[in-house]
Amino acid sequence: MAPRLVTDQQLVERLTGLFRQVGYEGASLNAIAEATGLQKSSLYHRFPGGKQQMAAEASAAVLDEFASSVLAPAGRDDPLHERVAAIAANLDRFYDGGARYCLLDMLSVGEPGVDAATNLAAAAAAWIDIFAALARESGADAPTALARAQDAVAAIEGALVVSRVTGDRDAFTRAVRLLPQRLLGEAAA
Amino acid sequence: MAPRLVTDQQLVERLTGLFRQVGYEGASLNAIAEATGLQKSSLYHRFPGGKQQMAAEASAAVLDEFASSVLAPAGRDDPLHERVAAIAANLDRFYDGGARYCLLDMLSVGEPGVDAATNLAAAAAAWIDIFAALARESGADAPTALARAQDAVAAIEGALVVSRVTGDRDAFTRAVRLLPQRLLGEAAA
DNA sequence: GTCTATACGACGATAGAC
DNA sequence: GTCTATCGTCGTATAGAC
Repeated sequence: MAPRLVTDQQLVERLTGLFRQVGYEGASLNAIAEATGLQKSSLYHRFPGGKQQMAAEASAAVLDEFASSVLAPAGRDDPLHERVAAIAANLDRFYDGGARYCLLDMLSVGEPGVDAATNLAAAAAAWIDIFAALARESGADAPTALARAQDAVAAIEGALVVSRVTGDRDAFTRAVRLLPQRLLGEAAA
Repeated sequence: MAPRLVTDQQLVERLTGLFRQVGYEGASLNAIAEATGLQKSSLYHRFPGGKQQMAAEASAAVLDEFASSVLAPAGRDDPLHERVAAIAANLDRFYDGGARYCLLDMLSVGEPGVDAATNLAAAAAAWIDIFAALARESGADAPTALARAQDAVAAIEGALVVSRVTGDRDAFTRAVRLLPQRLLGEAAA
């Protein structure tokens, strides 16, 4: 076997970057080949399932990366408000202050296949679950915590849409800044 | 000239419906022909600018329809809280309880052309402006009103994304219900 | 104004050499 | 494992008859 010119990790990273920018249908195989540095046939060797498998693995990788590089502080030993503040800072970095789009949104239009759709739904559910657990720690009951978590995620996602359409990133910056009180209630103000 | 089989209004309505469902790239000309009841070449007779013109006119029409069928109560003589409640009810109907997607989101991925992008940006700005005016009526100063308006729009848009990805429409229902206090502050609770 | 028929490029995907 | 070359299909867009 010839050596791999691009590692699996690099490959999936570049895929997620492209899908996030232009969505599923916007990422043609020619564009994917250029972004990854591999020819189309090499891509089919690495992903026999074709473009849908690429989307599925990209979405799975983002699920992992989001959990480890954004949500990880949720499980630490620090005080509650510090953990939420750390997550807010991570969100700002992950979405580059609102300049980057969210794969949940970009990859859920078109026909990315059931595997990718399942991964996206799982990623959203995991995100909401972790937020809900934080809300419960602040004293909220289960239904209230779930509602706060969904609303907090929606505030981020909606701010990204508004930023994309209007070009004004203030909404995103504010969404990140308001995360603590959205999640923990007035106690965090 | 032969009689028009489909009026301009019907044509644009069917276009907006399709674009909202499947986005710009997902709406192939074959799909558009089927949705509108016209053949592809007839569509090019009505829209010489091709698919991008279809997207531009569809976005312009939605801007109008949204203003007249959702935001119209903002300018009425009723008490502030009644107008906001009417808008909330209109939003729930316009988005069919979260089952319909938003053209701002669906049409802003892909290459719909500058005209459509301009219309979408204008629609978002108009929506935010009207919300901001309502917030000011409640006593908020200008920057606070703008922030509340952006956040309220983002809450709706984000809830629609969350609903689309997870299949759970509770987030949207709550976003509509919470609109008054998001816009008017605690006074509306 | 609408239609059938078609041009032509880009698409996702595959074959086979190295 | 990666490459060049190619397949068949579908994409947007046009031509020309009625």
